[in-house]
Amino acid sequence: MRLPAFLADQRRLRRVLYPSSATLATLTRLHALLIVSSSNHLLASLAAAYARSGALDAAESTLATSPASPSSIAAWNALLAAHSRGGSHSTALRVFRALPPAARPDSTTFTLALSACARLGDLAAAESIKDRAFEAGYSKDVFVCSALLHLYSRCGAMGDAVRVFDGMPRRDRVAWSTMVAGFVSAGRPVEALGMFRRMREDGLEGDEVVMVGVVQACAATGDAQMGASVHGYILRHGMRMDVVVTTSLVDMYAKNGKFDVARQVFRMMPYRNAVSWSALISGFVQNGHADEALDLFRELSTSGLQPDSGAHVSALLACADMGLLKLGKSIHGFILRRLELNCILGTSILDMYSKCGSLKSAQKLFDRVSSRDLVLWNAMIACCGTHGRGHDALALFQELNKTGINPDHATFASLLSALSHSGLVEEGKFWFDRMGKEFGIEPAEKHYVCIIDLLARSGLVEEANDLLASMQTEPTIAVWVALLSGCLNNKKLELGENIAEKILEFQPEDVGVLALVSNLYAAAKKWDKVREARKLMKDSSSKKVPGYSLVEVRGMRHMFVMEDQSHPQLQEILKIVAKLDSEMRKMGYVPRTEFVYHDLEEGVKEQLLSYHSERLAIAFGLLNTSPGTRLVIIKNLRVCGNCHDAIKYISKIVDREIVVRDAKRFHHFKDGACSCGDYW
DNA sequence: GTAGGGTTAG
Repeated sequence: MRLPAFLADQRRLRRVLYPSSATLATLTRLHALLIVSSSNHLLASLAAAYARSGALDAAESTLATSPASPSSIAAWNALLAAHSRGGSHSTALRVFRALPPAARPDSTTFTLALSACARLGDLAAAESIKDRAFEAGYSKDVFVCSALLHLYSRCGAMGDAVRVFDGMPRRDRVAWSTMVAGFVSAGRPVEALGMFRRMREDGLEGDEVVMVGVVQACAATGDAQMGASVHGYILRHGMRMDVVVTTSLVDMYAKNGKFDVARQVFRMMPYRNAVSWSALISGFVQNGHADEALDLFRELSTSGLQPDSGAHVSALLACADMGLLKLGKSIHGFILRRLELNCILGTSILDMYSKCGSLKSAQKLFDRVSSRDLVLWNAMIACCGTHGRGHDALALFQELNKTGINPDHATFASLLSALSHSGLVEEGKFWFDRMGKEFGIEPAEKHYVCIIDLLARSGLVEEANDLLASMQTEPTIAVWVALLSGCLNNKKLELGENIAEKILEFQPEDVGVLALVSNLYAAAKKWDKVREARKLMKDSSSKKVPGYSLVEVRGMRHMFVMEDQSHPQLQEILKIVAKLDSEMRKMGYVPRTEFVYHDLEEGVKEQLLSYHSERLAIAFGLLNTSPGTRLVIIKNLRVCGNCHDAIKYISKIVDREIVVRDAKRFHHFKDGACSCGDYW
């Protein structure tokens, strides 16, 4: 059949098929005519027009039902591009795989397909596409190579990215910026900065996109000065200060602790969105300013902008930090009403419950999330571990293995730490052995710390020592400390003395570490060494972080510092402390004054112990909550052995559950016993 | 017609 006259008029037709002028109805009418006329070339153009106007199914079926023509690959490309614009990367890949053999993919096709793989993080799928692209002669194509760079960067294969990059005959700004961003996300910010330098030596200056990566690199190195000079570079080059560039600057300044500058840049933004707020909020949380972070979060909530998931994550982190269970709960409720519960939010909520001492709520949340990713599993395993549930952690780990998700280094760190806290030696040895052999994860420093701690504490000091000697990398102080405390507990004093020497070579300033060394020398009756260690403790204690305890009462946070006299209820608190003290003594409590590292009279030492911040916080909690209420105390340092004893007695006297989170883990005290079984 | 950018969880 002959084409209708207007269809033969190519100029007119092109106007119709051009995206802005064609309505879907026009395209559909045309479609009918073209089918009858069986003009494959025009059908392809029509399909492209369909794709551009969002009618992707129509585009695909048009292409699939008409024979391939020289122009059909452009139409297929338009369809692929439309899918990736819409974020449907797996559909894009499906379309790519379903290409009819006659439609020969070109540079654009491969670029789009590889880009889809990159977004999906699907290295395996990309590999065969790359082979086909290279066979078709596109191995030096700037676009194909850039897509490959992006792919490898996103999948953490920077070695491959570098190989492709080095093989490129010509590198444009996109290629450089992909490398900069790649090194940043691989956690190699110094190399990212090196890339930027090389780029400039190559004669190219940065644009807005490149600079975002460079600013991120400055944020990651913590080099505030470099960050400021990069900021200057951006201003000097007259770049557009769009919301992304400015947000990255806010983030960089906040991460580097330059809160005033971060605030200033933030306040001067002509337009900010939820991400800009989140950047500032998370900067505060990460630097230990949870209070300010929550203030900002409240300000965001009343600013008219809807806080997004990122802002909620930071707010939850702040709650977790300070043990604000009530606020955390209400944020959880808000998320359920207003946002979709994704894995990141779920993990943040779980972690908040865990850190606020509410193991049950954490478990409940974990059970409610239907599609769990590895991070969520890891968080739950870690939660069991810190709450002293080694067996539960192991059971979860085994359940995880049945899902087909592969555990990673963090999974094993949490698992081994859980097993170590619960003293599960056989299980610990078993899984430490398997992690490399069966799961291909080479044990790192943190894994060694757990397993050596576990072995040494369980009396297998020689075995722990052998394992330490077999380490591929130079052991850090943490490994030695784990071994030393095992030596002390199991009276392996000769070995312990050698290790104590080793530890002193690190010139530790941590009072806990020095106390351990001193106690070991005392056990070995090396009194001059004891004096030496005590002197180091005295010198370093001036630099020591002061210990404090937090307790939440009716949604309000209260902070106690040792010997703090400023609290309005101080007299009542001290009365309770004294009353408990005398009752405890009747039950057999003996203050362990060896935990006071000052030369004082015994009586003074005893009194000092009873004024430890956790004791004050507990007394305050008892004073202001009704019987039966659970008390959750958050301590920034580790609970001392004496307080641990004392709280066991207190939990029996007052018939309350008392939960203490210290710098390492949780202790659930009830009926005169602790969940850690005094094994910590 | 195609490639690169900000916050956030263990």
